[in-house]
Amino acid sequence: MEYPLITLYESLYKSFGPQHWWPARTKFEIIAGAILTQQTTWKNVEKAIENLRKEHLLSVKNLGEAPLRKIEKLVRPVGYYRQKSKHLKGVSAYLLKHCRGDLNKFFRKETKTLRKELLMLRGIGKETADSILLYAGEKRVFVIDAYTRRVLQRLNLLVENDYDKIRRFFEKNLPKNIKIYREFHALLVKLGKEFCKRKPLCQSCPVLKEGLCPGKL
DNA sequence: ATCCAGGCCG
DNA sequence: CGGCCTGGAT
Repeated sequence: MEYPLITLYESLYKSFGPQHWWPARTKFEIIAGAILTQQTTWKNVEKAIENLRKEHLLSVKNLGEAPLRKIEKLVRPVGYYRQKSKHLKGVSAYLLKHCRGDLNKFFRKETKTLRKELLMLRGIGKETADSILLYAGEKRVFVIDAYTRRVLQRLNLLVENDYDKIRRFFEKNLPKNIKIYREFHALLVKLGKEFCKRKPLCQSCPVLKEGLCPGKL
């Protein structure tokens, strides 16, 4: 197979269809969601986002200036809520200071620059930074998460388990198209969540049926 | 009564 | 590496 990633993408899209990922109203909501969703389920994130929305805290300025205790109470359902509250507030305060909360202006910079900038903030690691760049910044970077690594490993496509190497592997072997990056990442999450779990459900897995995966052992 | 989820920090 | 933490599934 010459282009295993493209083949996989087409197979997943055929099986699952478009995922309509990251239904957020604003860029800031995507940033907040990206931090909140670390190591938890999206279901819990939705509760936290709605709590923040009710208190009108889904803006750079309001969240950056909100009392930490108040944020903590609202985002509790996501877990690690004290750390995440601190991170949310810190990131907001940073954005307020550096672009007055104007995210369009913030994202106007070069991708590489933005990535470094985001990675300096506490609470934003590589995956979160790339999620923010791809979904809020509309930058063409591929997001690597635990699901992606696991799927790749089982397909025998994981040569090195280094974040940036895996990312470049995707970026080199796919059409340079933001929409495809978004859709593919979302499809991998769907696959990981429903079939390629810790204990995989190979029997019913569409990727196995397509002959793209060797299956268990 | 565990186990795990769309990680990150020190 | 351990610690951070809630909610749902097993």
